[in-house]
Amino acid sequence: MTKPPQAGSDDTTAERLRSIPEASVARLAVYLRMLGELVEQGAETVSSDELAAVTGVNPAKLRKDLSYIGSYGIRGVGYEVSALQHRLELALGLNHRQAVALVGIGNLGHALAGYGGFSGRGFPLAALFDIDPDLVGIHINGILVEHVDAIPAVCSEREVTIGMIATPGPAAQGVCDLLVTAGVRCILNFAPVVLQVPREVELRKVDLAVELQILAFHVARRNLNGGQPSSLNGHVVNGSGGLEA
Amino acid sequence: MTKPPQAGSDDTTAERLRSIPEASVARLAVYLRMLGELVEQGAETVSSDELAAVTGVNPAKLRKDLSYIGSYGIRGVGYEVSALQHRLELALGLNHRQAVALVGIGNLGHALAGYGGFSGRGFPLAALFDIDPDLVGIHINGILVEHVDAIPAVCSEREVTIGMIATPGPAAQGVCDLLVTAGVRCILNFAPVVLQVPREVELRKVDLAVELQILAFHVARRNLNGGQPSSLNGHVVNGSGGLEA
DNA sequence: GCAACTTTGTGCGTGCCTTCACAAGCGACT
DNA sequence: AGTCGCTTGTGAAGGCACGCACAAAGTTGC
Repeated sequence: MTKPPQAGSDDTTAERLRSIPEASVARLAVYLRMLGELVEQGAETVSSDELAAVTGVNPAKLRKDLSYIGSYGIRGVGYEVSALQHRLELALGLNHRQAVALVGIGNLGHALAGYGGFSGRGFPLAALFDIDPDLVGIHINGILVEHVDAIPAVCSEREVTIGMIATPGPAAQGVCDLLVTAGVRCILNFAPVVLQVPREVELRKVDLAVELQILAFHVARRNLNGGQPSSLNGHVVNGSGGLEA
Repeated sequence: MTKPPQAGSDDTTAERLRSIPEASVARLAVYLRMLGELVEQGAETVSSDELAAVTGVNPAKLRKDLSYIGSYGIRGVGYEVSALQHRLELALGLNHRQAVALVGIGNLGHALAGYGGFSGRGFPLAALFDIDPDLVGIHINGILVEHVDAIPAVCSEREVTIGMIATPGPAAQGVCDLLVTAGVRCILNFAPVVLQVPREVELRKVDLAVELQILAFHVARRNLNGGQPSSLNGHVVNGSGGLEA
């Protein structure tokens, strides 16, 4: 299977990609980052147990996740770090860069625009937008902030594939519609509203206020238990992927 | 609350809280926010179908979620908005405010510190920390930035219950240990590393780079399908809770 | 070349979450 | 009061994900 007697790696990829569970995709991204660190540390191979330990995942689950992308592990040895890294990048669609547009240069938008990790990970920020005249025209990290009205023209011209919305809630739906009009088919929404999109658009949402409330719930639960860690405390749950400051 | 193990009317809350599925808790927070908007719009009652529509959730799932907190719906009518809102706040532990400490005033940390939605939702920022001498001593949103070394003293003094880590990856574990030492039992981690915590500490992770990679995966999947939305496209997935810019 | 050890890949049981479908309950209207 | 229409709450079924445990496969040592 792994030794390519044929160059069939392509249809294999296509077939498998369809059937990867959503939960596994999220973890694959985490494995990929850890592999990057392992490469820097000069590791050549890594076992599922080792990689599972540093990513905080069950080893069997990790192996199953990797099996979805047709993994290239060597029994008795482990995985070749750089090969696995390359394989993961391919599976996650990082082989060709995705241009990203960010709308809403407020508090959070500014932080996102200044975040260096995007372009470093294959997601170059191709455009920034805001509606505030004081912001339009300035540069952040060398990128010009343009007016929201320019979204359709600019996005289709620069072949933006991913849009991030960091506007206040009320403005989000309008911005979303503009992005969809511009041909953007994947949107990451930080505004605290539920957006309506056509079926062909993929939408993900990140809501920090909700994240805090989930934590607050656990504080409350713990207090009800009398502060005593009952059998099931100490959970570690991850919502999604990391951002460096 | 040092309730006896069996305290008649109150044990309903305590018993049910324990058994709420994690997935439901996340949605309860979303319902709560939408209820807030409905209150502003002057709505007095809302049906499960209506609330499900605006939150993008299956109506039956919504009703089951509400049933976990012992809901007070009226058959044939719906839910009384303000009563349900109050009930949700109680269930999510928002009846008494949780002091929050934020460590790492970089790009993202600055955005988080400037976000007004936290204190407005029962999570006042009680302390800011950084290790950079240029940042220590300044004020953000009227809150003093203190040195990381002061974490144990300040956090226990101000009864911080929730910690947010927005430092660069390498610094996160050290900061995390300090927070735990200070008695913080709930931590929201934005740094792209897997933190180790004692069992009694609740840890959640938000990783924006992973979020983007999940979107990129779907772009890749779509391209493999020839750009044609196969039967299962158009997913709407939410990672977690929103943040206004 | 053989045996012992290591690690992958996966079949399978278990439990959680989602969704359907319907009975029970409540209000409105006559 | 009785009936009709609407909405909640939940039993049950299906699907998904997790994790154990083991066979297959490769490596190391003799």
